[in-house]
Amino acid sequence: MRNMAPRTRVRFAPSPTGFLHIGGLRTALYNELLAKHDEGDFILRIEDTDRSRLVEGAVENLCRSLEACGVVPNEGVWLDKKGEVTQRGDFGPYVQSERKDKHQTYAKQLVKMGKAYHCFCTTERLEELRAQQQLEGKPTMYDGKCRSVPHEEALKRMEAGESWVVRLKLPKEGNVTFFDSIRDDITFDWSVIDDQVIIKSDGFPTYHLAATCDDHDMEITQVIRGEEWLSSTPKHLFIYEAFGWTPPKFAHLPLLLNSDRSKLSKRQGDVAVEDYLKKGYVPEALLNFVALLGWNPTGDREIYTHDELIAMFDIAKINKSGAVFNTEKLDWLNAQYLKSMSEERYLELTHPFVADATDDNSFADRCLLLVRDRVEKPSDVTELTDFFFRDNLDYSTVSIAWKAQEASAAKERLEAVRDAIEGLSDTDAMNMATVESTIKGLIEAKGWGNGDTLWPMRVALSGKEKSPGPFELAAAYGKKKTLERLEDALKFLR
RNA sequence: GGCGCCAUCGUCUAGUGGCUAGGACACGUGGUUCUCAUCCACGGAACAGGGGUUCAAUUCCCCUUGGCGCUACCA
Repeated sequence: MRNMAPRTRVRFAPSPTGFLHIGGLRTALYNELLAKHDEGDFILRIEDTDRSRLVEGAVENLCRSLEACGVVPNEGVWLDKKGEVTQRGDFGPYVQSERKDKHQTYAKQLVKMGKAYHCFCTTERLEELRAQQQLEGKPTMYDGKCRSVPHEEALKRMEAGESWVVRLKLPKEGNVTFFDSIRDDITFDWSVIDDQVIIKSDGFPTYHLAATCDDHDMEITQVIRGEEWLSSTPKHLFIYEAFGWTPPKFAHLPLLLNSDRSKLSKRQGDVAVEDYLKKGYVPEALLNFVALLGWNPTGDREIYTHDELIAMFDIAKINKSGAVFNTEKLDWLNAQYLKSMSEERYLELTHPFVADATDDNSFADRCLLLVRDRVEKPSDVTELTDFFFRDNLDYSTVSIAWKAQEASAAKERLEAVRDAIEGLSDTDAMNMATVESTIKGLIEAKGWGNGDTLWPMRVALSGKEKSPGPFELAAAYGKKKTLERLEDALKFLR
């Protein structure tokens, strides 16, 4: 007999104004982690009440990014098999603009209860007011001019066609304290909180009314959102109290930061989940990395599966301070995932980045496997493998001779290597162990050194001073191509 | 300006009154090696400052400083 507490219900509620931000992914993830940990519900709600900032296709993009990372809501907005935006669940609609009527009804009730009022002040007056207050060094706040407009008069003015909004009628004195799951008790004086607009002149609600009412209607038990909402929480609490609703618990997440510790922004690099996915970052690695930015179950381990994150998640262990989003560690983590995944998956992930001029995919596969140890992210393979697919290598920028070796000596070694390879069958030439034993046998028989033979061989095959080893290169190329490259290098030496 | 939040290595973090302040990334050195990468070993690197409380503070309180957020008919 457990679960006497209400079922955990959380939501991720982005506005469709662009792409899924990396910080948004973390917020969504923490919500999902809590929901799954508690065997509750994870809801995706779209907050599209600002009609002027809507971006075409943003919802689809949001859903796709979330899904690619495996952070999938079990209720609310989602993409069906055809990629169309649909909704599921008993608490819909989950697109906020479709709840406009509900919001307006709630606003009317608030006005009726004396918890809100109609305001007829023009934008011009508000701007002037603010300018004046700034001039005087006073806090910029609405002065409450329409607070005292009698309801009868308000109705008349509305009827007469005057433009209006609805504002919250907040207390002017005293204070409010609330508990934050991450930061404990937080107190604000009512006197510093503005009479927030909750219904705009276009009839749509602002975030404060919409999110609060929707969270209540959808029976959200824990709100997990960014720290930027901390100072407006009293307004939300005021609404809960006015209606006599029990508020959910709140958790305000620390921000993700640029390397200069400013709020993570596009100016200093990619911030869209999509950007990272496009570069070939492994979704699991990105998720793993983002999970540990601001939360850590133990402090002595770096790699966790999604299921492990769910099992260990504890909202109380989330950090209070912002975390710099630094991709160095992400690259390392990504490399770890790339190294430990199956060959099939690795090839699948890296294949799109290879400059494969041939139809011979098995050749591309061999090349990709060969550079696996030095791939941090799939897009790296383009540069790492380009020489494989080039018809002619440029030896003018590298030294085929090893250290102080004479060119003639390098030539002698290459000729011997060429002859040895020539003596191999096509199959043997593609077997790294065979190539290795053949060449090593040659070196021993001639009394040469490893360096003075292997360096010229390797550089001849790769055209690079830094590359995979000579035996694996030869095996990857196969007999014909290996011999071609050796001849090219010899020709260059002449 | 007002209000609020925050403060451990360069970065991500562990730590909840008594530890040589731990791990990871990055960096450096060494080993393996023809090169690079991988891998292994080792190393340097932090409790912002000042007051308290206490036998004892990274840990609790206050102040300062610094960073960030909010201060819209945007979310």
